[in-house]
Amino acid sequence: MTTNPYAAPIVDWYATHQRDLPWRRPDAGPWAVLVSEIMLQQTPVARVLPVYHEWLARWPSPADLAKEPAGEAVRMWGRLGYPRRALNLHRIAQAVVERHGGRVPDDHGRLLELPGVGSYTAAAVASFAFGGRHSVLDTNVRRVLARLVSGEEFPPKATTSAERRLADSLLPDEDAPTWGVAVMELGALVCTARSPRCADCPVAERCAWRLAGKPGYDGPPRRGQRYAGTDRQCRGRLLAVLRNADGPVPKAALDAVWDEPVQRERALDALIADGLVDPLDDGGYALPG
DNA sequence: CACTCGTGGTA
DNA sequence: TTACCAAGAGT
Repeated sequence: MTTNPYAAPIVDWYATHQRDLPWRRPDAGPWAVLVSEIMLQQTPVARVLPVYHEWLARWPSPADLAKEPAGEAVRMWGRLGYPRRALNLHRIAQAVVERHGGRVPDDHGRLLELPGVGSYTAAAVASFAFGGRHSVLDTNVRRVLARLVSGEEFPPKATTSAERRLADSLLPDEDAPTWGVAVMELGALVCTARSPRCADCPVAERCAWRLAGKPGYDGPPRRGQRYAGTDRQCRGRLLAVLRNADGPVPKAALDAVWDEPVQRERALDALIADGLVDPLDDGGYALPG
């Protein structure tokens, strides 16, 4: 028995309103689910879709990717952003081959040991790919629970133990994965950050935030992350040069895309430290081999 | 814990 | 146009 009064209406809503996404289809195995979850970190579905298809067509199993140079993963990643995730997927593939016989582990703790797999992704894979009972606490779920249960427009900046406890308390004994994906989908399609479509919400009558008159967010101002002129933009440009080149490039090709030399060298050193760029003996640079 | 780490779409 | 936002993780 569950004490979650939201489960039935939200799961019913999901049954008729869910998007047809490839990683939710029956033929999507654990590797496909894991690839999708890494790609979806901080990245919209629409931009993930084409890369996801290319990726799995080329590397249908972890072993297929593990055989490749890491640079191939970085190149395939394209402009998805946060390219360390491409490196993480390559390292994950190698770890899965070396430590788990080529199979993505189903255990939450074992998943957490993989690079780039944190609390959310471990729960998502254990739940969606293996049917495990875990709270998937992503930005969508946090926002839905903040409004529906806590009566606040937005959740705290960082996930709190109270949020974790709340999510755990709502986790159904049966079919927890469907509850999790249904709440996520509700947050993605209806209970959105900007202008929630409460008229289409299956639990609007129970929503604490709506019933309270939708009070405005009163927490500390959430800093907007600037991009222009930052090291991140510089890194992005440098790596784009290497992605777009067939092979190694001379240093001059990197110098050409960023004027400020101190920042440029710092960004390049950071890329090398991350393993995203290989400095060559001849002074050139390449994607990692 | 606050900060870093890409990129592009939207209001 | 600026600002916010998008299935987070690592330090």
